[in-house]
Amino acid sequence: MSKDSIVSIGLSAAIVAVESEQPMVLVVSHDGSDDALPFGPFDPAHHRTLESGLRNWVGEQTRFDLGYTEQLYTFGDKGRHTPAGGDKGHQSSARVVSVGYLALTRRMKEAPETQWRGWYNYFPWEDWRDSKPAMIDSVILPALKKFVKDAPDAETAELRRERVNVCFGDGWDEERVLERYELLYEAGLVEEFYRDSGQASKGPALGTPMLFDHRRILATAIARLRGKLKYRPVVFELMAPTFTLLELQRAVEALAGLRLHKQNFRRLVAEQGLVEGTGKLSAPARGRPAELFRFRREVLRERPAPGLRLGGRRTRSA
Amino acid sequence: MSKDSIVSIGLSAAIVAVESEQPMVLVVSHDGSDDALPFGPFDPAHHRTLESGLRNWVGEQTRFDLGYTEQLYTFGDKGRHTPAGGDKGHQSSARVVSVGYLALTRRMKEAPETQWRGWYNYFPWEDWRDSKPAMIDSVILPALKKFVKDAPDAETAELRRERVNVCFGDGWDEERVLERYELLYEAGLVEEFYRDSGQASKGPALGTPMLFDHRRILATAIARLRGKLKYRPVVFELMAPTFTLLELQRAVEALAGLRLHKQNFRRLVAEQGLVEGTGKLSAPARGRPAELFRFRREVLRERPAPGLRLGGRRTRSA
DNA sequence: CCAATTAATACTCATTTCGAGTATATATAT
DNA sequence: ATATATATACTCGAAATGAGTATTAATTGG
Repeated sequence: MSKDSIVSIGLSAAIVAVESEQPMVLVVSHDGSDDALPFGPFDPAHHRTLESGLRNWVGEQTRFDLGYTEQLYTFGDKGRHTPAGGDKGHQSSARVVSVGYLALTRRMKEAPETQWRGWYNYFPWEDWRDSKPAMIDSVILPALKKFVKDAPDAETAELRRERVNVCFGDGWDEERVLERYELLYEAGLVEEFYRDSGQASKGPALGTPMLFDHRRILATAIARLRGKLKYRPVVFELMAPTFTLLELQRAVEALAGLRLHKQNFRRLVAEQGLVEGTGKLSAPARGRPAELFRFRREVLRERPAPGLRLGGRRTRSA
Repeated sequence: MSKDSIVSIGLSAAIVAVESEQPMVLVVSHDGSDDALPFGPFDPAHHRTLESGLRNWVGEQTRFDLGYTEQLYTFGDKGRHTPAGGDKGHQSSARVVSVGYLALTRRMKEAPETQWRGWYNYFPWEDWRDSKPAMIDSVILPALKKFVKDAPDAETAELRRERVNVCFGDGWDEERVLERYELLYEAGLVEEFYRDSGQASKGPALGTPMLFDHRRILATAIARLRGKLKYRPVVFELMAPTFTLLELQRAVEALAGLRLHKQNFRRLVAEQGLVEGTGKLSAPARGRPAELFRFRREVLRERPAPGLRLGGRRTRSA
């Protein structure tokens, strides 16, 4: 019963912040290799929990102290962590199981070797704030149509058709980030697919690729965050201590990749009692200054599920 | 950078079925030891993904083929898998990280050494179908009040007070199963707390204990399933191919631990197009036979988030 | 002081969804 | 027929949603 299975555990973190209306993620990028999420091994001898291990080496490596963190998913796929091409820095014999985390912060300091990049660099099809990204109709859907057609049998074709419809059909569900990425991966529309399978790349490679399965972990992080937004006041982890309501709205929009209806957004925030005014005003370059608000921590006790159920998607810009 | 961290991965599965209005979970119980979820090691040499490893040995051990499965969480806490008392069957040197899964099935066959038990045996405070469980007012709340009072400092006390309120205060949120279990654990109201910390048990030990951290995994499973119910048609994984609408309602009620309003439940099911009638009728012992329905798989394509957002909690029984 | 700029508010309004209820009709076993 | 169950029909008010239109307010730059 206890045939022992030795693997090593890797911890990866999608550390997220929002700056000037862009959701940013902290990546490690040395020399010419792909961007990576900060990652490192879990050392069971020194840490009582996975999360404390994470906090510890993230602190060391990126000089960050994480605020809110959340475990995302544990990936153990052979071939997606250790690509066919061979890897450096890991024993090729030991299998790596990677546990992904989401962390939110408002600190933007950069450590050596790391930099902040907008997450839509990796997922350009996920930003619908200005309009539906043109690449969906011009590139993605035609390629996916071909993917459906190339299915080995009718049953697979039907399955693929459904997935294409759910992921990119009408009725955009901003939470299905991972499903969409996985579909694009399987359809050979992202570079990682060719890298992992050792095939020659053909056709368009969408978005900026990442090391190992890090883009998948980031997709999981975005999906989780977009979902959580609606029933937990997590945005505030990303805001300065005080902020204007419009800044708050812009942050939510940035994360969700959608435009919201201003009046309704405020009605919601007000009704939920998520914020309280500080009599102070913002100091804009031009125009009327807005009042500065702060997060009301008390709501956590008062309401069962305080969040910003978005929904009010506007067709045109704000 | 690659100081190697050797651990072994354990896979545990909460395999759930519903039988005669009780949610059941498959447990392994030999001799006098605590009930355990089926669990086993992940063998990286033989399996490409964690999930295929899980399906494989669950198949071997329990002769079950899992249908729907979902990863829950990865626990790596020292001390909660390998209790102070020492354990058998695992090298005490290797740290075990356990990945929990939820699996749904309608098959009720039992393999040797395993048996189906109602999950409310482990969480008696979670079943509100008949009425608010008396133990909450008579045992839990008084004990938690003491837990708040015994806090080392005022700040901790305030934190605890909030948690007690969120978990057991008015406004029952059926999804907070894990939060409640963790609170009871920390407050020393479940046996596992004493076992893990090596202290002498004192006070009431609520519910049936389980091996290792299996009750925590089961709590996670219940929470996840209760949540998922609302936006994905997962109940049908637990139903026979055909069923009456009342049977469906009873299954949802069993899982959610709540009573629902019959007319509204039907309105919902009908509106969502989740089921379709087969002209056939059920054969009850007495009384009017009900029509048999089947799940309309097509909704998965049609609607973005088909589920049974419950809510219609009735105060008294059906 | 005036125009331009930007934000904040005030209200409206129709549509859905929710939660809870009352009242009936229907099928079967005995 | 009666008891036992189930299935439907409707109603009704309260709340939440989604999308507007129209006004008001505070600054900066002339």
